[in-house]
Amino acid sequence: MDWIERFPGLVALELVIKAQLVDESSIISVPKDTVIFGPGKAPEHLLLLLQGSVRVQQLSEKGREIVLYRVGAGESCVLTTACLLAFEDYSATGIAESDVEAVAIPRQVFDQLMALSADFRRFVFTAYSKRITDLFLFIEEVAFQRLDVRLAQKLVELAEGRQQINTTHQKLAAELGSAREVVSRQLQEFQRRQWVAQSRGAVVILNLAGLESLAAT
Amino acid sequence: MDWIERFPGLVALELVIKAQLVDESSIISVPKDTVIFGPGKAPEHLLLLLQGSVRVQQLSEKGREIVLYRVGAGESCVLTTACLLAFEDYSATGIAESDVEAVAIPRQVFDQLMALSADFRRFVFTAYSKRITDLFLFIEEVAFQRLDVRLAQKLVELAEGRQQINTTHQKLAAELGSAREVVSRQLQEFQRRQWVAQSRGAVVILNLAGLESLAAT
DNA sequence: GACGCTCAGTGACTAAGTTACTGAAAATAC
DNA sequence: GTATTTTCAGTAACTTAGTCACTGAGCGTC
Repeated sequence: MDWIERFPGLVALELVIKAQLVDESSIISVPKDTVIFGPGKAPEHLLLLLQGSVRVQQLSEKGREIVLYRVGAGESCVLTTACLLAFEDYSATGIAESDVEAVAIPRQVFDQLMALSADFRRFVFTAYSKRITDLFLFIEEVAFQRLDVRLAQKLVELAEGRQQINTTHQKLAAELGSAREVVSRQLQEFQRRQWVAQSRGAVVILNLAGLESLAAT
Repeated sequence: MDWIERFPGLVALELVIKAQLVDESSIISVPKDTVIFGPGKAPEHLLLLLQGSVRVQQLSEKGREIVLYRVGAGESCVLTTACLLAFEDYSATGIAESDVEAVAIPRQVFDQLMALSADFRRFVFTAYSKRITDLFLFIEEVAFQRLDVRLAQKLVELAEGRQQINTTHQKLAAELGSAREVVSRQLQEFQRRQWVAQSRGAVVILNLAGLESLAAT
């Protein structure tokens, strides 16, 4: 019941609505690497993440990929549900990056709540709003930002304060929508500057400040 | 009253809802080049376009710009309204590309209709859905598609069957999120292949099939 | 230890973006 | 109607990014 408290946008809901939300939703566990939605797999539930994170990525025909955004604990996957119901020809995929726990709200309940509660509508539109403005900023990044800056940002982001990032050059390239060779070259340059050390399947951060100063450019 | 018929997603609405929609909205005219929304200018209405088109673009700090999408007649500007209410720190701008006629639905009425009508909700979410999946595809284009292909596509799109496109290299570059010099070079190559002819402020299409075959790549 | 697979490094090349100009055409000012 | 300013396009040299084709290292497993 108290999971509602983890979503700031939901605490203001009327008690009746909260009760309905809790009664008619279920808590699900999704193992790591599960495809939550993707081409030919429309989600039947709106997910509110309690634990773990979901990576949403776009695949091109030529096999290249780019990570569009992530949904973390305390966030909702609003658009993936409400959104993908209408268009089956989308090509984005949502993958559980870790074991995920989430509240699953059936589409029917979602629709009822949208009808009944102005606060719930606000919650949903706020989530949409945030996602879309984030996509706008992401497009700006992809179109205009230098790759060294973007890679530095991504490393800082993925490190989350830890010292080591367990990932491959290929995966980093997919994060940025770039090519593996390009990431390798950039990492070599970072290594030359003693900002990182490399080993197979891992990047160790030696000088966070250096990366951060480049990332801030 | 009959403007509703121009929006396929709205014709199925119950008569009461249609009546409310028509009664409580107004038809507005917006002159060309008006900024409809932008940083510090949140829209107070949901717009349904009857005539003309709205260009939505993103400006970077360094003054570069990229056209995100367009809203044409028969389409709704759903997200710009519903979306931007929550986040004031967005940087996208919506500009009337021509004189625009539109139905303006006040936010309050929008919210009421969302509460009252399942069909209206479907209409709104379909519009969101389309926009977001389009943004996904756009990101894929920007990240992975070659510039000559994208330019050819854009020329075909902007021509709309006409022979001449009145635009500058600078504006074409902004469409693609590229640089003016790059567009100039590509247009020279197209000119060399006798696909286009150039004059100041205009591109004339000589061989549409040529452009289309490159665009299809 | 041999085999296969994933991951990373390299060089040569092409494509795209940047910088710093030049000159032509159009708009406006006088 | 000429002069000035502004906008638009062309160019060369250079840097950054993406592509192609290959090499070899690390690691699991048979």
